[in-house]
Amino acid sequence: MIAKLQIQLNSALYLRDPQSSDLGQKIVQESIVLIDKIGFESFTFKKLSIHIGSTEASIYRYFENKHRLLIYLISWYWNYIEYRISFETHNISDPEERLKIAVLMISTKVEDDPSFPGISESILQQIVINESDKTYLTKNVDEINKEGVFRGYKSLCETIASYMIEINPDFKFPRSLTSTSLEAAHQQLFFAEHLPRLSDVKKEKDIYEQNYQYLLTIIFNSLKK
Amino acid sequence: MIAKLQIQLNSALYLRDPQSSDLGQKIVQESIVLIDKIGFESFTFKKLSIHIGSTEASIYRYFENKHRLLIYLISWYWNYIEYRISFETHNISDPEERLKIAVLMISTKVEDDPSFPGISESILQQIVINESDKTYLTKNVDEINKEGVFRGYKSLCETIASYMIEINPDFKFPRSLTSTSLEAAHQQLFFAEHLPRLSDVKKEKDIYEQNYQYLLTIIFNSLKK
DNA sequence: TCGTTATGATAGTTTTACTATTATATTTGA
DNA sequence: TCAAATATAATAGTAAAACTATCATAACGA
Repeated sequence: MIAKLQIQLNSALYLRDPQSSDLGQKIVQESIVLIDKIGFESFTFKKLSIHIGSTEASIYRYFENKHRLLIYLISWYWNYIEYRISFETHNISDPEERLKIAVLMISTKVEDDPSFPGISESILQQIVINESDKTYLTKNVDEINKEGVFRGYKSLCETIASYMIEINPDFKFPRSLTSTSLEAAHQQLFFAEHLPRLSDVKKEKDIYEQNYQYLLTIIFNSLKK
Repeated sequence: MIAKLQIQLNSALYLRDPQSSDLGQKIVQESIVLIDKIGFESFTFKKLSIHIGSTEASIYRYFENKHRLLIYLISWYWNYIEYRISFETHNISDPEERLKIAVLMISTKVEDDPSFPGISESILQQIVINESDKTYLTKNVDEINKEGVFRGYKSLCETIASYMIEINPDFKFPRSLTSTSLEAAHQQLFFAEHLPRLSDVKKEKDIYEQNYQYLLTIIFNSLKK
């Protein structure tokens, strides 16, 4: 039997918990599909409401605005990735091994996970690639940061950085290298697809394997004593 | 006497060349100020037209929309940085030295340059930090890329990657490491300011020097044979 | 000076990003 | 089981954003 799990998110992310009702779950599920399809800029609550057969006003009862919904989705994703890393690194004592697993989790393809029915992790990964930076690249970043909406991302960063510190306690930039790696992981996939001259990850071969090897290279070389 | 220079940009970036008229120059100069002040999302041609005492319709004669104007500004910046790198590395034969200079140019504070009057390079750097990713993180990236609007960024990437190849011809990821470094250079400054737990660059000390040291560390360690 | 071109003034359209109100359906708990 | 609370749907409305169109006038160049 597959365990029924739930990713618990900061309540500042929503007005009404979307996991608590049918409509809420539908909003989350279908917003993933629609944002991936038309892009975040063209995405509106009006379009989503038509898509799910509801109304704009109903969606506004769950999320303050579409930016908050995006933060919710991205936050869900990073929480999910952290859960997977903690699961896969369980009982592994060697920090290098743990770091390799984490790098694998952040750089390669994410498949839909039956433990979380309704939410498509694979489409969510595409949204992270294309839209995640828009969560924090906004004028009111300090204001919303105070509400704790970026806790998931920070926590993941902290976890991976802690492996680096275990490997080399003298390394001066564990958090920076982690955030750079997290960002590079989706950036390189984006560049490989759309701006290939900015990357050595080539579309012809297995882009995820190349992405993984690239990140391993820069991370483990940087950590060498 | 200070030379009068001009950054020549791809004509796909504008409808009418803003460098060719007073109004055009005003649009560019003041859009830098206004975008920095209120952020790209809140920035509109209406607001800019009031700010410069002109009309919305007049601005639309220079730029198709505000996204194109942003690409124009960011493009101008990268062309400027590449010009500076080529200037500063002139006559330096050691590729490691050249790479260090390039890293310095992309990671530290940019000061206003009297060779380009009217344009504030220092404010432009802030816009690059806060808004530059929005130039390509858009659904129509492939379409606009075909018009060559990202040529400046690609060219800079190519230049820096070529130094890496000179230093270590066996290194597998020179373009990826360059684009990662270019992105990290402004990302770390953003994180230091707004999301400090994602970075080891600390606001108390000289953030630009720390940023420079961080990039030197990951780049030169990655390039070691 | 005549014709071209740039700018300004004004008006109008569609869409977005909301807010408000009322009606109806559903749930819950006394 | 029935009343009360709550959720959702239906509808309407507003201000601003993102344009497009037209016409008058100013400036400029040959």
